[in-house]
Amino acid sequence: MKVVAGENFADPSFSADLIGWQKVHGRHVLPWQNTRDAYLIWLSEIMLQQTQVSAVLGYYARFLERFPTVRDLACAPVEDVMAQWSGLGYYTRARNLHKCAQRVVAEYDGVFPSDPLLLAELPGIGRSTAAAISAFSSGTRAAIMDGNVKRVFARVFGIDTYPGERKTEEMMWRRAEALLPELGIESYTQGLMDMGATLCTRSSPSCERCPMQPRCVAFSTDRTKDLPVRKPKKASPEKHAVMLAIIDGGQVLLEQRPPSGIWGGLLSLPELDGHLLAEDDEVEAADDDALMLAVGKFGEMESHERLSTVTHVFTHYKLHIAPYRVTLARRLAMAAESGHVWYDAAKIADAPLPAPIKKLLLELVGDSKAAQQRMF
DNA sequence: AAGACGTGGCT
DNA sequence: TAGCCAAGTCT
Repeated sequence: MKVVAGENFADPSFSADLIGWQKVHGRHVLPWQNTRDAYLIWLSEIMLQQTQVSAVLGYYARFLERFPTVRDLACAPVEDVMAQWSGLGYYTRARNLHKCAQRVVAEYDGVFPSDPLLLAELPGIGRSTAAAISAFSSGTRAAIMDGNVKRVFARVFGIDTYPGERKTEEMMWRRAEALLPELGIESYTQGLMDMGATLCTRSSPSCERCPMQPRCVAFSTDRTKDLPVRKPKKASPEKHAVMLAIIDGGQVLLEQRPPSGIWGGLLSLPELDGHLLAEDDEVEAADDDALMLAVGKFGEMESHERLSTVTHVFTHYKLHIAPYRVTLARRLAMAAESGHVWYDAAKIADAPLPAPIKKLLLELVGDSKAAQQRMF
């Protein structure tokens, strides 16, 4: 660890106050707590990366029902893993989760290592996640550094440089290491997260209930609203795509996306190339020739209908989707390795699709089971 | 070493 | 409402 001259971040009372607060006011009944099973803890930590607890709860329960042990996960087809992850976002996490399970089985006989340095060599596990898994599953003294810690530190210590900056983040890591308690790493680590999630929130923090209030620089200088310093914002581009919803015989044609990039490894709708540019929100209508050409790979077009544009907002850009509903007079055979698959419309709800595409398709084909039930 | 990578909730 | 934000990792 880098040592900086004249720097002394140690303060035993910090962890003592935090641990005392956590035991009384922290969270103790989350589904991944009260266990030392590294599989259960690892799964939660991966799902919780950049994702709030409320969004994870349902996925976590369903995932464990389908994959009760790391061996179940390791030997499952990756498509099943993607399907369970569908809607949670950051899909690289799901692919790495699967790879990681296979490595734990192959290299560690199905038992996660307790050393954070070994954990951090596994796919999808970085320095912070390794520390959290290690602390919760084996009581190892290791520091986490997530959004909660950065927010709490920025306020308590009055750090007014952007935490995304390398120097600032390195300094925060040194603080985190220096503040680690000798005993009670589990309560301390959980307390950091609980404080950040329930008290020291981004907007309107509950300073009146905060155990750190007496030492909090942001509170005493009335800067809780300004800390941590916001990321400098830059204009986000807008992109456009024409997508084909080709429907035939109760099935929809889906396309496998490349493993990396947006929606990596998921199924999606085939896209029309060369029609991705437009000045405003509206995508240029694809001309009939281009449509015919694109559909021609899959069959003989019978009819097509332009559906209303769907706009999906990502963190870093905005995507305008112009969907076309297409029906076929005749279906062409496709090679299995073409990356295309005819998917039963009734199974769309369970398919490994991006959230906006799943929504679009469900509205288009309807939830056929529910539709059938309504008939009777 | 900045940028890519999802989605749902909150203000 | 449009923008911001959340238990980060990878390249």
